[in-house]
Amino acid sequence: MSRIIFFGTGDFAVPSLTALVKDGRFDVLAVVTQPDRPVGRHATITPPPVKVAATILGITDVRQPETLKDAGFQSWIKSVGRSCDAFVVVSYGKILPQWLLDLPKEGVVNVHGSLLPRWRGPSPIQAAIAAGDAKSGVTIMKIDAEMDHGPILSTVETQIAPDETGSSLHDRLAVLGTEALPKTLADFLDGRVSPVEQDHASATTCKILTRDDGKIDWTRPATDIERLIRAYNPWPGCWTLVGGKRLKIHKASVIAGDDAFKPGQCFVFEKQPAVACGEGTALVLDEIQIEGRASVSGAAFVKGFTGWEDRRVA
RNA sequence: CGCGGGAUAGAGCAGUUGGCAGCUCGCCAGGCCCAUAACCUGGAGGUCGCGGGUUCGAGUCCCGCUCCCGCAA
Repeated sequence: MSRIIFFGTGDFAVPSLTALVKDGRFDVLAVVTQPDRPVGRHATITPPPVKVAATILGITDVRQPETLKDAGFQSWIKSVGRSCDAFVVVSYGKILPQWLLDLPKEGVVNVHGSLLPRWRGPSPIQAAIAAGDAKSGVTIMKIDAEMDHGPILSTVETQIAPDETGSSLHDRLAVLGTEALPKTLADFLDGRVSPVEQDHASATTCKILTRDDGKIDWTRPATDIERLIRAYNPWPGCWTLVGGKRLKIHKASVIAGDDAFKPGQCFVFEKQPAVACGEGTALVLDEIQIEGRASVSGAAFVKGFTGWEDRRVA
């Protein structure tokens, strides 16, 4: 059996870890994941999903170094790492330094949620939907010194559906990675697959997202805004300001607009709230949530929110 | 105990200095129309989140509790 150590933290990594453990060809010696963090409104200390999964899978050696520079962690990984065939990194959340990449015999393998070299960086799934890409997928690659830059071992493609959200694509890609990872890793370690250099000239990158990135610019065309709403659902979410309050927009539909309305102008379309966007387009708000209240349908929102018409959002 | 908003009819909301529980939509019955996600008439539907307290009287004021949510992390 090939000896590996798994580095991972988020939900995206859980199916991959599960697949490797259950495959039978790999001995997952240990799991390295982020420390338990405060989560939610009451800042409850919560273990990362990978730690929970590792426990369920019966992996007893789970390491959660605050920093990879931690002396105890370093001495452990340096002694065990050299006896490993490979490390596998999925949604770990830290950049691995070169000395660590050099430890295992065959290097470090990564699962990335895009068709590299398109969308290098920390938000590839959102980026693909927001850009209106026809397809996305998972790339399994060897990690090198630069971000998502290493040679490719295998790729799995999938079409992006017209109603695809960041959430749905995230979940689908996590499973796609699951199906490809054990075979690709085994083939690589057995020498049946060789890494292929990326086409660096056609690379695109995406950035780390914050809540502010979800603030809607109503001067953009409705098509772009609608994609952004799907891409950023559920994280970081799209929102706007109405009457000084934050209005989250979970789901919207593009309609033909009215040139008489300036971008940001609110109106009612077939009993649903709508907002004028750029280039004479408009957006019907299907599922929205005002600050402090639960999420409701647009039609329901308009019934209780007096004066939606004649307002402007910003 | 990080900051803040909320719980009122099936849905979404309003409710002023405490004084008969309201609005829009939906629902039921009837009417009108070539027609309607249109219009008209009538009707049903609430233990105002839960538990205490103040008061002649509490949706409203005070105390405690439960649940939902925005920000922050």
